[in-house]
Amino acid sequence: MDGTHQQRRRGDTRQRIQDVALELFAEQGYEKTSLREIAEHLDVTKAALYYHFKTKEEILVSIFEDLSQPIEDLIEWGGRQPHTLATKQEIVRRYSGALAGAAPLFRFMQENQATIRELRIGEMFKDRTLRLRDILIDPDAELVDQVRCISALFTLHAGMFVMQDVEGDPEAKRKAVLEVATDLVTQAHQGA
Amino acid sequence: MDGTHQQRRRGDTRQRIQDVALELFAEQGYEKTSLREIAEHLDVTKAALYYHFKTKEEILVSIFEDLSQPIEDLIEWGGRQPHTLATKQEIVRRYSGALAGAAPLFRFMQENQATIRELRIGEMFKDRTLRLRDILIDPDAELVDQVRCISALFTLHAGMFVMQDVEGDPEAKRKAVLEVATDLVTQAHQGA
Amino acid sequence: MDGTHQQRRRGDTRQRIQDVALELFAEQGYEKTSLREIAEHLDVTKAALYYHFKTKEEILVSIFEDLSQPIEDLIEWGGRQPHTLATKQEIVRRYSGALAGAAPLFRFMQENQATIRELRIGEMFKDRTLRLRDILIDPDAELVDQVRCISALFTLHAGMFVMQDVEGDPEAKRKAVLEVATDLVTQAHQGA
Amino acid sequence: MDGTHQQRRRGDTRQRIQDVALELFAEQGYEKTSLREIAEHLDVTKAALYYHFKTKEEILVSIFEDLSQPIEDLIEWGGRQPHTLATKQEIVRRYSGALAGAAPLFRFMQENQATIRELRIGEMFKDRTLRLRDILIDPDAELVDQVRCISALFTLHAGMFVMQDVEGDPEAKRKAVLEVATDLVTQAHQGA
DNA sequence: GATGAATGAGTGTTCATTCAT
DNA sequence: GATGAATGAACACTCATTCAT
Repeated sequence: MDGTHQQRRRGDTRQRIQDVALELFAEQGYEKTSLREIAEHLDVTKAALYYHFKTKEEILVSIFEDLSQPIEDLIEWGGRQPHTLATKQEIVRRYSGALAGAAPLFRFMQENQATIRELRIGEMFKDRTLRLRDILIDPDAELVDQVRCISALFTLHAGMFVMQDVEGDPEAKRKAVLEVATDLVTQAHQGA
Repeated sequence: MDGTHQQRRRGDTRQRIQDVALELFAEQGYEKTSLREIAEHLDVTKAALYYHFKTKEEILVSIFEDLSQPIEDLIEWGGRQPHTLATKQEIVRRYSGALAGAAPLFRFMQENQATIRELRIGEMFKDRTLRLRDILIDPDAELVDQVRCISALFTLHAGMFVMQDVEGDPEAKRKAVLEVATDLVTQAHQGA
Repeated sequence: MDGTHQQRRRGDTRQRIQDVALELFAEQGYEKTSLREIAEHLDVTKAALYYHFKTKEEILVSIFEDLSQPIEDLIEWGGRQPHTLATKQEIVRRYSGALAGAAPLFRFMQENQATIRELRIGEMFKDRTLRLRDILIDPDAELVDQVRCISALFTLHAGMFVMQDVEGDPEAKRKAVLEVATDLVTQAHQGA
Repeated sequence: MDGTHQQRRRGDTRQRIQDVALELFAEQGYEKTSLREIAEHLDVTKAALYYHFKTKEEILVSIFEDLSQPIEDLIEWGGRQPHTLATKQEIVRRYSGALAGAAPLFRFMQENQATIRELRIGEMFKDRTLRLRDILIDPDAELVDQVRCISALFTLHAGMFVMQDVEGDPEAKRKAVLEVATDLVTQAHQGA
């Protein structure tokens, strides 16, 4: 007389909203996903969403905050390490894992840059990216080497999504992407 | 009694629409740019836009077609060449130039991927990117080398925009980006 | 371990709702004040309001009933007196005091006439005002004298609020308002 | 084959919106009148309203500006006259006429004070009222006489609406109201 | 070559209210 | 004596698009 669909779901609506929203945001983009659509997928009314979140943007912010915490942690950790090659390689390695762990979010971020720029998470994301860059890049290095680091970052970010239509086992692809990124960072470090 | 601002502009409204639209699309994104806004910037009515273009999407398509013709040409040319390293390097070199020549468009494309995917130019762009990839990538190459080529492409695409907040002369930066991309393609070619 | 803010407040929530509601109604108007706002000011949930009052309107009605009882009493008293000038003057005098004693409520009533007209208290208030008028006005008097009485009433009502941006001691202003109202009623009585 | 309802109405939509809006605003209040309601009365869509006015508030502002121009003119005229009793009496006389000429607007203003205070016309109206007061009131006069002038103003404003449920010919009532207001101003002037 | 006027479908958001707990 | 979760109806407003002139 218990454990029904309805009952089990009580209390987890907030989480379900985030799940569905991220799915739809990643699939269709932020602007093209309406709150009506999210609500319908969850079989609740639009107003229910507003019980759990103050605005549409806040849904996105909450998803971002929840899912990108590991990356925040990683950057903080990286900031406290010496700027050696080994550290940089380790950062890249861990970053690759962190990105894979929140793939839908990062796919969304990459494909909705124009939108995100105007949103609160735009600042947060930009800030994070810059801190990450400052760890990897030596400001006195040659321009080419700076580009190599940026390229490494981009390769990691974009890798997953673009590789989707390349044949092959996902984990193998991730490894390959990681290798290229590591190479780039290593070359950049030695370049100078 | 002629040659005034008004008079000189007669006949070039279509072009002016494209210019303003691209500027706004690149700045704010496609969805967040309304036809009202475009019209106001041009000091004409929304209805005037519809004299020149059938839909909002068509404005974008026309911009894309006009500005990306050099790239279309490049890919066609590349397709007819032997798949040697020299060819690949030349492609990368020319591609870098072509991207720089239509920077606002490509910035727009990169920042509005989610939107573009649903639009006609999504197909066009994807198709082009795949043809370009097929020229650079040897399907029998190791996965890592395939990633290197993709990374080269991405470095070219993203390079310009991300590099904006790195200090240094724009042309120098473009050269650096080109060098990294060329390196990647070269390594990929030799890898096998 | 007792007598804390929390503890002392137990049991007086109903009263606190009325206080906060009146304050907000008077400040922002009835329609622009939402139950969410009232609840937040009290640090309870909206649902709590519904434990104490059946509807938003009932909150207002209860405030009106509680605060305007002295006026109800006055009018009843007035109805039982002979319609002499002395009675009229006494009514005006007492009315002035009664209004001052529930100033926020009457400020609210005056500034939200359109809203109130559709509410239950609209009828109550109108009814009261008419009974009051019938005591002051001789139906056979000249039109001008009737107007004088109505004007006296209005002067009393509006006096307090409009006088706010006139310099001077509040009690002095009330006295002045009362004097003018008394004059008007007196002139009206003698006019015929 | 012309002069139909549809045809004759083309071009006067803006005016019709103002008319219907004022009617509904005066009847039900500003907040309780929705744009849907206004649109339905006119047999157009809500969006059509937005072709003619930028916001709901702007509809109200435009009505206010159009209808209260005579009063603005009157106040300006009054500001240029010497502050004699005769001037004051003339102002009162003209003001009475001006109010009667835009009765629905002023009924609306009086019954929606709380709402108006937050709107742009709140400032405009308050500003006007103060300038009018400054013409009628001698700042060195006794407090009672100042009240008399304010009372005169209020009598004029409120007179019309409250008098609605007094029997008698409207013009006769207006005359009576005017007489009482003039008396008040005259007494105030001689008081000092 | 362009405008004035309008539409239909949609958006995000807010509200008073309900009810099981 | 109060909350957590939700609803249904409404709201002001915006959009791409149309079409007669």
